[in-house]
Amino acid sequence: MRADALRRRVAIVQAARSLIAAKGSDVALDAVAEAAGVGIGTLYRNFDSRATLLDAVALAILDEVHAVTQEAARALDDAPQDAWDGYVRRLVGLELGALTAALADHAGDVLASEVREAQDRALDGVGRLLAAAQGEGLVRGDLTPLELVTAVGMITRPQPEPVRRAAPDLRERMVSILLAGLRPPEPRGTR
Amino acid sequence: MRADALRRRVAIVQAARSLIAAKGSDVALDAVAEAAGVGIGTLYRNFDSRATLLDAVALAILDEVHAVTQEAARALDDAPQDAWDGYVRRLVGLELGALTAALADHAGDVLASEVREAQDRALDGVGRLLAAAQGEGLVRGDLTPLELVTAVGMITRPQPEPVRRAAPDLRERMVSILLAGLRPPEPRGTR
Amino acid sequence: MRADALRRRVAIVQAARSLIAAKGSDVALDAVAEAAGVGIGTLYRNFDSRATLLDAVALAILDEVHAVTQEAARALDDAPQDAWDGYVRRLVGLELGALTAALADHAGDVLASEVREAQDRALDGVGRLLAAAQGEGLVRGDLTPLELVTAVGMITRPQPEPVRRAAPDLRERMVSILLAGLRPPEPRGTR
Amino acid sequence: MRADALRRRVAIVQAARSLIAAKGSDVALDAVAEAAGVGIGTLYRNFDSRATLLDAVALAILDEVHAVTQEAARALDDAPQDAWDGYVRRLVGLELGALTAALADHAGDVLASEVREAQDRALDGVGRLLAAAQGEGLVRGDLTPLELVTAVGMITRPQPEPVRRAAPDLRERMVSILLAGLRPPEPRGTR
DNA sequence: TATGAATGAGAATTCATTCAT
DNA sequence: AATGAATGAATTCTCATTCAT
Repeated sequence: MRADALRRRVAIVQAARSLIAAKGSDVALDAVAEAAGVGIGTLYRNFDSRATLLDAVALAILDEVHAVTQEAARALDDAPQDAWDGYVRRLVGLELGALTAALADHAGDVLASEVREAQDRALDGVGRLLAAAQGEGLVRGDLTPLELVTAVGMITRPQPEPVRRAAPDLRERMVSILLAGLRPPEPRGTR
Repeated sequence: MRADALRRRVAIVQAARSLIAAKGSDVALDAVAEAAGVGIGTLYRNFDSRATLLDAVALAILDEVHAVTQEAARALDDAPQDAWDGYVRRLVGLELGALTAALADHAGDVLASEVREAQDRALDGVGRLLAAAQGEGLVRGDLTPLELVTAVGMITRPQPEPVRRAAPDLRERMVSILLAGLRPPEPRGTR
Repeated sequence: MRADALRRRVAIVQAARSLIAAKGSDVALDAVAEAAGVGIGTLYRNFDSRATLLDAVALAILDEVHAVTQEAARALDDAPQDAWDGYVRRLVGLELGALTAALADHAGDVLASEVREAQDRALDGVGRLLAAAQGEGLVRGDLTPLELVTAVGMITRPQPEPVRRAAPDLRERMVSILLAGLRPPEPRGTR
Repeated sequence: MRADALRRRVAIVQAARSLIAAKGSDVALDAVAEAAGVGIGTLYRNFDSRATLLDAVALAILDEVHAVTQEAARALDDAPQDAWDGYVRRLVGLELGALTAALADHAGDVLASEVREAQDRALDGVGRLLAAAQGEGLVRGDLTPLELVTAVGMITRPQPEPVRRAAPDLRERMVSILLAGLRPPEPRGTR
């Protein structure tokens, strides 16, 4: 039953995460429970409040950010430019917008220490990767880890239906603009 | 008395707009009414539903986008680069994130025709400006008006408290990244 | 409309008070609203939480305790024994058990200052009356105001159905025992 | 293994009883199970519903009332006044308030016959003791067994925190008032 | 048989919307 | 026409009870 319960717990976090990614953080917990295929009571047994669930979502995303970052660090030596671009695209795939939304919904509350730690860990990792990338001249030197993560978060916030319809490739376009924006500025004089 | 009523109406839209810009689109209408200094009844006399109010917010922003764009079009000849940068910054100042949020909250409903018209008008104007700027080599050639407006909207969505605290200059940094990202790509061969 | 709203507010407190007196403090607020003839929303507009309503109930009872006590103080000179007995009976009629229940449901929370003040005021009044009654030899000298109020509260806590059925005159009997218990002890030697 | 199961069953009833005595009858069964050191499932294996558990609590208390009463009956001859006072104090020690609360929570349901029988048995015993005590002139002649038990129950209902803080010796004071109130009235003429 | 996870009905609370003044 | 009180549906959260292990 332990395995069972864990599976359910994970399902709840996943469901919350995708609903938040799709519609923002004001999802009804009923909807999350249904999407996870569990009763609302089960959701509450695992997370004693909406805030706790949002924390868990944030935590899950931050951990994946950490993992993706570690992996990218290893790949950076071989094909720097590709590794960097791929890294940013992979971050985009993590739906960091859901992270932003989850954190935002806490408002005045203090961040759970577990989340803060995961955040520090993730940002530290990103910082190291960033330093390496900056060393290679792949990324503008003034970019901070928080800025990178936030920027990716911004371009993965959910968009209104009409916008999605009018520009189905919006996300890809934004990634392209972001990647361009992150590149080190051309030395003015060389042209 | 007509002026009075109009003033109130405008106050309501403004209040809604800044609350949405600050906290996202899930503001309570009570709070909007209070911020506007009117009763909730007055709000409802002016806007028969939350959707109508959100439309009005969208409309107001779109009209300002149009105005700012017209103005920028006139300035483009004198000092192209400065005019373009200033234009983007002015768009940022319009809190386009509130527009995104206002539109997003409709979810599924058809856009009011008035809003759609304003949107078309605004995007047309932006398109003309963009064409000119692209002609001058100020902006990457593949950028569409919708993409520009959406990109500005993205970087003006409200950020979680912890992020705001950790990076108070975040918006300015994102503007800088955006401006860099919008520039035409360096011709590969010249290096 | 002010009068209307006040009437409703009072009705809510009264309804809460009698339901609590009859069934204990764990009444559903729905039931209170229905008993008061208002919607649940109206109840919440007047009292922003269950705790606030319970405070209002406590306040109302404490104020009546104060009033009844003042009145009794005036009557004490004429027919001391009757005045005292009548006073205790009138306290019993105030359903002080509802006061106990309302206060108990707050658990760890701090008492609202308004309630504390009303309590102090009431207990001060009771203290003065008590001192006078003790001076007249009507009441045992060691009785404190809080003890009197609590004792009356105890005998007006709701009783289980089977008990009420088996002893319909229970309250009257308890009043009689209480009155006897409050009398000054017989001087041992006189017998 | 039978002993094991019995021990558990008793632990559950005891846990329920002290929680009810301390906080009133609206304890969550989860909390009872935890306090008893068993799982909620075990609680339900032993008692098929909340009502059944409350009945068992009532039963346990009633049996102890019976036992205490039998014992007191034996002691009455030697030192009548002390025996009576001690008896009442021992009843107080049984937390009869928990009995009242347990019975009250049934609201409307028929009393389980086992409980009714225990009640009859207990009240019969109390009645015999009472008759003896009344014969000795220790207790007012009109007191009924149910009244005695209920009166003790009243003074052992849980009190709100603020009251407990303000008067830590409240229970002892109430016992003293009760004992005084139960004494036979002074013959009016002898004074 | 003991355990504790899952369930869902019900209670507390919020908020869009209506309506009396 | 403006106000703000009233309404009740929707949401969050709790807990008695069932069920899989």
